[in-house]
Amino acid sequence: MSEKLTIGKLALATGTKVETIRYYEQIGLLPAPARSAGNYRTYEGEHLRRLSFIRRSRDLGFSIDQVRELMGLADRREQSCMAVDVIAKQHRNAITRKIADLTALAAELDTLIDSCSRNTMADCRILEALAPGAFEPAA
Amino acid sequence: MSEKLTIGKLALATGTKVETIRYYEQIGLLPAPARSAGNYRTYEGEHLRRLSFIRRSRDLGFSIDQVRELMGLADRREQSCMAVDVIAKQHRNAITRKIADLTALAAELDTLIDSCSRNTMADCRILEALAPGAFEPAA
DNA sequence: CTTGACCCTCTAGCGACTAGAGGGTGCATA
DNA sequence: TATGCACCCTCTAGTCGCTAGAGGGTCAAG
Repeated sequence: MSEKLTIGKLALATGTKVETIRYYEQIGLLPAPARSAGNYRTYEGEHLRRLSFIRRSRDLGFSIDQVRELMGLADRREQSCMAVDVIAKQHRNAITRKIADLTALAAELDTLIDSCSRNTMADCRILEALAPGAFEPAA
Repeated sequence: MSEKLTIGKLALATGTKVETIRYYEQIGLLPAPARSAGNYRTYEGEHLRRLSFIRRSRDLGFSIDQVRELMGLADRREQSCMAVDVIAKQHRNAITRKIADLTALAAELDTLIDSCSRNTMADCRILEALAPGAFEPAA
């Protein structure tokens, strides 16, 4: 088992960019690791586990603040995980809303696009639809 | 017909914030209007039309750059509006992709949430699922 | 003449990175 | 041993589309 990792190895192992790892350290999401003689960051297995958790949570769309909360909760081993459930459900609801918004948008755009007769700008239905009250060109 | 508008009136008429209008001017999206004796911006009907166009496009999710392109195209009255169609369809496709991504995400989250037995953190399925390889707490 | 709503410019902040300048380190190879 | 190259370091600024605030000036009503 390789326990010590450079930032590049950690990046490779977790599919994160080096700059992003440094950024997570800067905002206090990932604890600062020990440094080598040449001032290189030296990561341990624990960092790998934490960063993997962060990556997976971010991939699932949780915000940085939510990830922070989730990690804080995870460290309280004996407490109820209801709070975790709450965060996950809030996030799920936010996504449901976003899908609804985008679906409505898509429908509006479809109406717009269907109306295009592919003639000149002057009688373009798309541009007309975008102008709520007869758009006049400059000059 | 009221032809002259202060920035506040224009904001009210278009449902845009005053700061946003100034921002649009700054980035060259909305042309800078004439100034009054007291250095107030003085908008005309043309500004109202352009800003309405911008608002509507933005509400439909077009990026600032896309709006810029659309407005540029709209001013070429005699040319084909095929280019407009292309932009609209690109945008429509981007939204389709976003909806697909979010739907996949929602499904993953649902699996996660269903697995929660609402016990302690130590055996929380959500946290387990987030840790791709047994998450160990700090300390 | 004062109050208060409006307007002005300029700057910094949001979230979550990303990119670049300008340098130092570490290791393999000629 | 020199050199080349990949990797690492810090610091700063940029991305997108606004939003918010400081610190002022203008204008119309009472």
